[in-house]
Amino acid sequence: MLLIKRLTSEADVYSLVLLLNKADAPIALDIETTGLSSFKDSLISVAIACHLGSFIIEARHAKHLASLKCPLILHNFKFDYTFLYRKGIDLTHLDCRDTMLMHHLLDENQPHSLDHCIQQYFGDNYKEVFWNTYKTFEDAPEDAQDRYAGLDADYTLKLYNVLCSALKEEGIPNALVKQVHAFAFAMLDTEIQGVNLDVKRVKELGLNNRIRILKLEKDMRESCLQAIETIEGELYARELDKRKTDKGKAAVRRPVFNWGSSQQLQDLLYNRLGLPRQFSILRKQTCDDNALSKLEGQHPVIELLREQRALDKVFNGFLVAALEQQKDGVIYPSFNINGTVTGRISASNPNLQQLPSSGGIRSIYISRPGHSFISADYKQLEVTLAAHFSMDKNLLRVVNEGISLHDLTAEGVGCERTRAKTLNFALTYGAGTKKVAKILGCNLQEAERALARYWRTYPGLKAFIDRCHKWVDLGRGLQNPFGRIRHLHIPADADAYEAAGVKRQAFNSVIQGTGAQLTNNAFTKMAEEIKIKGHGRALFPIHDECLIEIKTEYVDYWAARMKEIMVNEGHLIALRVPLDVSVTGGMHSWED
DNA sequence: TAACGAAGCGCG
DNA sequence: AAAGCGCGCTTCGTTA
Repeated sequence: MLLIKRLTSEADVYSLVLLLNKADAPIALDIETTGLSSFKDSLISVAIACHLGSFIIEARHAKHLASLKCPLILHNFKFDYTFLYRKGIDLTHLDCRDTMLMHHLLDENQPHSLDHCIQQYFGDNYKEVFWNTYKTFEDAPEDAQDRYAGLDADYTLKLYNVLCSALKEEGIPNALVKQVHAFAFAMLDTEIQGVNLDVKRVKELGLNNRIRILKLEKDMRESCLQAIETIEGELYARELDKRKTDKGKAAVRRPVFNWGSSQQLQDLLYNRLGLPRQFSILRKQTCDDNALSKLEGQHPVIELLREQRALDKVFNGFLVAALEQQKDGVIYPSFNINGTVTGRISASNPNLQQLPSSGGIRSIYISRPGHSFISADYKQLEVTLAAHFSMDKNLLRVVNEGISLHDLTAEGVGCERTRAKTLNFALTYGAGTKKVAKILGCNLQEAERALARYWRTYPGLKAFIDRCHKWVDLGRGLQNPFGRIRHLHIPADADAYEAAGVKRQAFNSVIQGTGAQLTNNAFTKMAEEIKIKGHGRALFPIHDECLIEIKTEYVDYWAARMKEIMVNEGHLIALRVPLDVSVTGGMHSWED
């Protein structure tokens, strides 16, 4: 039976910390809060699990935990560290191991919540029972709260031991485990400090944007007024039909045509205006931008609509969102270290990785006074890695001699450069004959022949992709040079389509996963070095790019140093081809 | 009213 | 019958 004890006096908490420091054995720490927001919600308690059992520390005494010196184990430590930091309890100098990160390294396909991990390894469902009984944590009586928190911490500690041996057994290198943790620590800094937002500029851009959108919508309406009014009339009639009473009918407002509704838009374009119907690959009728591009010139509304859509996305997705999420001119994004199956990170609230790279939106993010942004990205990283893995003769020429991949493909296949470019992306992601036919604008037979010419140009690449497929068939997963494994297997009951889908992921996972780890490791080194030198800070990576914020007098130094660090990552995994990096620097806003 | 999937689109 | 990898966010429209 697990001992769970609530410490009610400051002296008890203090003695516990002394005791734990003296023992210097790993302990698990888990916080309970009223919610997930470290700004809005408050701390309820902190549970600590050690060899003696679990101890519950009340929020009012939690500050003593900052003097802990023993190794810590947490499940999703970024959450606990950030939350405690905002409550004035700074643990960020304390190293730790994270059972969520470890679990992800073990199996990227599983969910990684503590709940799921406990179910998987210990089969205890106390969490489910708890949440079925109480709606919020505070609803539970104190002893139920303590039992829940105590078990969470205790299981985290047990989980750590289980995961340690599992990682060893699976052949996940300890170096990779360390790299992932160090990277998470670097991202924690950015999450805590945030990135400065130019609120004035957001408002300016937003206003201009809004004015243009309103003008566009007015013109759009006028360009097909009759059809729109017909649709509105029918929508109105349908709404009236739904209401039974006269009073209900009277309350119905005449609907206004909604340009954002794909249903209404399809009705307008294809039924009322009689434009040629466009279909997606899945043979569904669509009016996405690709479809609209085909209709360009056939009706004046198309051109306006495409612009309106783009502006609307920027307005709602990036400007309004930024204003809502900023606090005193600072944006606090979240980074999910195990948000992907390949080893890339994902970002949210906001997703800084999906900010439009053109159109000036990135300029809303600004450097701190006296600092500048520097961005460094790997030049054609995926092609370089494909050359390394496949040792394909032509890919090696591209990487070593600086010959253009797209030119080479255009020559080998016999098509225009722009199509060759699309082809290169498509084929490394596993596109089939149909997609190739679409790209080249030809029939299936011709696509087949073009495909043959493509693989004749890059025979080594073809052989490597085939090898990836073979690894999938063997069912052992694909391990990249850092030791991260992508577990892919074709289910026994899979049909040909499903099987092909799994195989498509294989090659891409190796390339994408290696590229991400390369970038993240380089980023971590920058972050640590910049911090030690007091030159500023590293902000975040974007898949194959690193963004840092540096005191302006060190911009030249860091522009060169970033490149050194990033290129050197290739040597550390014995890459057989050189990495190349391009640096853009010295901007006071994030815009290149 | 909330929860959810689909469509559409931004990034690498 | 389908046929391009990995993400997150907003809006719409349907369902519980």
